[in-house]
Amino acid sequence: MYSIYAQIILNNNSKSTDRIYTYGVGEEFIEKIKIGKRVKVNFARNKHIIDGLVVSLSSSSELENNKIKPIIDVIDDEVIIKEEMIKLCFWIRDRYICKYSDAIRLMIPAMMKYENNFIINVINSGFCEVSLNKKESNLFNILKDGTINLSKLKRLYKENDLYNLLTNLKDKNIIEIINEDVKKRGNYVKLIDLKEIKPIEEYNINKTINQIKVIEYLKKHGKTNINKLIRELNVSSAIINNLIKREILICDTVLYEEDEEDNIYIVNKVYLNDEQKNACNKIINNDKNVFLLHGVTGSGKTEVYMEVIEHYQKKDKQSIMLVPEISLTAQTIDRFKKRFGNKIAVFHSKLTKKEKFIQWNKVYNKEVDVIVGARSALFAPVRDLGVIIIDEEHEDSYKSSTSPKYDAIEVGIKMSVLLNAKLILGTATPSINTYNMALKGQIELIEMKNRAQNAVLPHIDIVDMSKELDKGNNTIISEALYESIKTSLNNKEQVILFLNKRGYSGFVSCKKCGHVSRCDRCDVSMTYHIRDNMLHCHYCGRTIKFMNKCPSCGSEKIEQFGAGTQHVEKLINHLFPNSIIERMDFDSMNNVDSYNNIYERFKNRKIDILIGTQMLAKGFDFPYVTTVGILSADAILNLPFYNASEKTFQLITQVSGRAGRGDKEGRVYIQTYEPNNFIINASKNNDYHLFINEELKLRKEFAFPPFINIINICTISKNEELAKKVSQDRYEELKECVKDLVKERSLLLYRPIPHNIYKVNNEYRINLYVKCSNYRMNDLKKIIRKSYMSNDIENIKISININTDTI
DNA sequence: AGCACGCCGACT
DNA sequence: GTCGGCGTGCTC
Repeated sequence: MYSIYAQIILNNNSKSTDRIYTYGVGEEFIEKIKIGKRVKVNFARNKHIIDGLVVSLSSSSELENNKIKPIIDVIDDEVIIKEEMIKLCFWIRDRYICKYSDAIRLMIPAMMKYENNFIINVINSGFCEVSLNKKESNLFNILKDGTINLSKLKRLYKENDLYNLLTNLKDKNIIEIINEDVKKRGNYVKLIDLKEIKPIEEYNINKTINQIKVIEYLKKHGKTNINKLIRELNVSSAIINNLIKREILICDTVLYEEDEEDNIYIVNKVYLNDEQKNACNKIINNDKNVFLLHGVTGSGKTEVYMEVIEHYQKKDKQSIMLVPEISLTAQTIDRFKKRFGNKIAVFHSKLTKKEKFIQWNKVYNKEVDVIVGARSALFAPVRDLGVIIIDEEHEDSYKSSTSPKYDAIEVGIKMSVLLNAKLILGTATPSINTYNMALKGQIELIEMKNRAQNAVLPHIDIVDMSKELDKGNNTIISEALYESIKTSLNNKEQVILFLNKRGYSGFVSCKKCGHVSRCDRCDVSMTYHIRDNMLHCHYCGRTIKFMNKCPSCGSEKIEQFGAGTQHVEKLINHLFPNSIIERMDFDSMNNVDSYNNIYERFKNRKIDILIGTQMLAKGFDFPYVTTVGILSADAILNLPFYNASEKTFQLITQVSGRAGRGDKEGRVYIQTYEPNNFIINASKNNDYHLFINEELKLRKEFAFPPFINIINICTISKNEELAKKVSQDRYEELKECVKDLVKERSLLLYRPIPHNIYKVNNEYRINLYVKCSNYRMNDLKKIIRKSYMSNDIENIKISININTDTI
């Protein structure tokens, strides 16, 4: 019998242990145990020691007492995940059909992984009284060289009885296992200083150039971070270590400190116009928690964000600012630094584990008021949350592509309820989902209709590319666009050309009349498969025979779509040999520096023509851009995804917003084979309401979100036959379980079909789509969890996606 | 990952 | 009636 029981989620990766376990809390831990701390426990009949997270505490348990084991230790001194965030984990598990541990992992930095923090010391290498068996002495031979941490030991000793043996050795008093103070780890930094200051001649060294450099620097600047010293003086750490050894320098290891240059604090407050002021007041004073800030490009949304953040900063609350990964550049961060000084923490995917941990700690210790980052910054350990801002909320990067495949907007909404915080979703082109919530009154709509600096919207032209073909122009640059580029270059102005690289998707279009085959059940374009010479629907699996003639006009000019950026670059080089051309896409952008480099050069007008993908649509605010070309609007429009129209509208609007930001009028050319297409025309006229009404009608008619849920279950394996077998077996099983739901027409189950890109990284992927009414989602989720999430299958990965089809 | 348990077939 | 081989599912 225990007086307190702890409900625990184990930190392992197995589907079969994805449940809540109960452990007894011994008297010695009653003070220390808290919800949201991690504990160390025995598991599987004492075969393993693992850590787990306490998710609730109780004074009784329904389990038989002999089944309940005691916890071994409480790892954390302080709560690391607060109770509301544990509730959020439960919600995430349920909403995205993942494991508890998947959800919890989002909130704990990788650096804090418990096992990394164990260190093992030999305390009695004589062990005269005790005897070791063969395995124990094998392990001891690895350990006897001194201190080692557990993760390193795991690499050296791969047998799975490691935990057993360690426990044995510990019981025999040969080793000790110490848990390093987790929160302090990784936070230490070495400060270097001179032991005594005296003229350079008096130092008893060879006085190499580098040694003198270091000494002179320290004389001038005093105590300096070792990393900074190495960086600024371009010396190796050996030089410094050598000087330490000779007792000329001293080394202090202290808790991490800010570099002083991070402490610049410039108040850069702008006065808000009436529209901006109204938006702020509404957000702060309205009873609702969630707001859609729909403001045209250039309406000054960022100023509104900052004002609201500052309001909560004064109330001693922290705020989270999410931006798309791609715009998380030095420019964005600078803007926030200028307003909030060193009171910001930055999270992005380029940070190392250690750097992430440092940022995590800054938030945890309340050293910062503003957290800026990509979607994962949502899970920063905020103490008292004021507002979450999701900028450019329509961006795909808010939907996670790794499990759990959460949508930062949905999670943000849930957090705003759990933590009673505000959430602002800002964009010029709201996603269908978000706008629909505003229409239904679930979230509050705020509109900003004017550009802050009174700049005019650009002139937009739709260019019919089939007419170009008639004129004998076979290239991807139309005559009109060519002329405009020439004019811009003559006036020493700049040009941006957009190309959707992912247009290489296998849809087939007629170059004469623009006809594209679409699935009449799903209203998405069908993709061509060379294997069977058929057109396939990506959702329902329907196939039709591919004809070499256009079914609409009979022309034989029917072909697969897609031209890469490299191809375009070559063509542009040929057409405008005297201009400076740069390409910016994921191939040429392997790091943040190359992005910043091109950004700077373009800003300083060292580049005339910039060619690239969507990544150019963000944060490129340059007054000298007067020509913008969307080379093939069809490439996005006809992607085989139900949200292709939405993405096209957003892209055209965002891209057009790049032109004419200064006092010069901008010209935008949208090249297409379907000049009468509704979406293209709606975006040309900047008519969001027309577009959304039409799109909502179609979504309803063809049963797509937000009217219905679309669940994608992907079976992945390196073994093709296995992938086929498992996906088919599970499909049959699922079919049996949902037959009642199908009968009552609240569910549609499609057959498993190969993923559009069937083989990636040597893995074969087979998709299964299910459409389900909101009303029956809970039943369906239970069934899916049982079939796909209760046991691991060897060599099979299962990936589940809820309403997150992305382009 | 490994162990208990239970189902079923073979054999005393 | 009993032994054991193998597959399934649980581990607090």
